[in-house]
Amino acid sequence: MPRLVGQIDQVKSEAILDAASDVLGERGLGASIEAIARRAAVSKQTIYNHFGCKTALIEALVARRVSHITAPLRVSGAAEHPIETLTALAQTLIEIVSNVRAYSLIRVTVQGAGSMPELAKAVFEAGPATTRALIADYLAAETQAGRMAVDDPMEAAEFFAGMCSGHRQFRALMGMEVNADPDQIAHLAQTVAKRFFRAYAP
Amino acid sequence: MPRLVGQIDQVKSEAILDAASDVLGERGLGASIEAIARRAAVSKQTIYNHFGCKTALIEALVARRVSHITAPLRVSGAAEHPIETLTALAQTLIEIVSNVRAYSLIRVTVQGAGSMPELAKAVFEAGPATTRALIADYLAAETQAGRMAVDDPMEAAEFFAGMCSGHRQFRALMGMEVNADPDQIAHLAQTVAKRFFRAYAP
DNA sequence: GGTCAAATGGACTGATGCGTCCAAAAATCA
DNA sequence: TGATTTTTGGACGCATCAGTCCATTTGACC
Repeated sequence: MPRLVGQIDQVKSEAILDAASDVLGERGLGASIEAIARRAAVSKQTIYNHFGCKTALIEALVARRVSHITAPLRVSGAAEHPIETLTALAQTLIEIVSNVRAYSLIRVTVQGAGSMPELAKAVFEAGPATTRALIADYLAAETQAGRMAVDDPMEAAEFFAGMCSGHRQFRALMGMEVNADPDQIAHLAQTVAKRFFRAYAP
Repeated sequence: MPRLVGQIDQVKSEAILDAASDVLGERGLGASIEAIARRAAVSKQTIYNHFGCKTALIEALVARRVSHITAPLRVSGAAEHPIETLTALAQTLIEIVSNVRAYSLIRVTVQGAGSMPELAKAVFEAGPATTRALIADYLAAETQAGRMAVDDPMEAAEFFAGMCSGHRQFRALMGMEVNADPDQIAHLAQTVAKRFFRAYAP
């Protein structure tokens, strides 16, 4: 383990955040700092040395993960037929919503919405809001190019995202099992793309 | 206040549940029994006399509210054009998702998903699952009648519900403001119905 | 007016958990 | 090796809260 003079070990910080992610995911916001410390094989005091308080720890955790949420969501080839691009988009969105790991963190945010509302807003901005804007841009461009006919891109993007998440979001939040079979996700993504395109075809 | 011999006052039970709904909605699952007792203008002991323990209180609360969630959702005239029926359905669904009061309870369920998973499942069954089945039945009937072309009614129903909830569900869960302007809801419901019908027209 | 179930409220237990303190140990650097 | 910083682990204070206990009061019913 390398060490930087006068600085607190970065590697240990990461280990603590990993452990916090796991334990909070399992036990929810009620998980104790001690449990996180045990999981990280670190003393409780060390966590306080690194993060100051529980709220700061959770903020750091969310900030770190939040950038990963929409990272895989990129609009690839604009030259393809819209259905192909939409299928790829839907596939990524459904995978995100089916990712129990990502959602365990969102569940923590929901639990803490009362005590840390700014965190909830940050997650919303980084997640759904960014996603919607990205999809809306794509839809607007396709409409411009005459390949689709979307009058209200933001609204349509929200419909698209809603079709992708369906009940999966609800189930994930409730801690229920979510079907993450790759074949079924792929098939579902195709259907979403097909139906959505039909709803907004020129 | 009427009183029945040998029975615990029903009116007081209702008052307790109302107070619990309010306080839990504001403070989340962490709200204390004492706070609920204060709000209900009742002693803590009375709550225990009525419900036994906190978990039972929350179960009673959810059970009472859950029946209200899908109560307004009825498929009315099958003689109308599908778009009209779909608009009415969408309107009701959007109103439910925009109802902060109803969602404060769902937030409590999310918070308690770890400690009372069967409750989460019950809410899912009573809410989204029932809704989906109801919509799916309608879509199947319309397809049978040749007015729509829905190959997979359950899947389509989930798309429909997803379009209605959009980001509202997420925002409500996060404790963020949700636009509940009746005019905008009505307009949104029409758009959902129009686009959905286009996606599944014969 | 007397009876009895229910309500009250206040004290109490036990558990949990955040955050602090501190002296000893370990790791790092010079 | 010696100086410095971090880590450790355990004890501790403080607060909150679920749930219990109980003596007293209230109020509906006869």
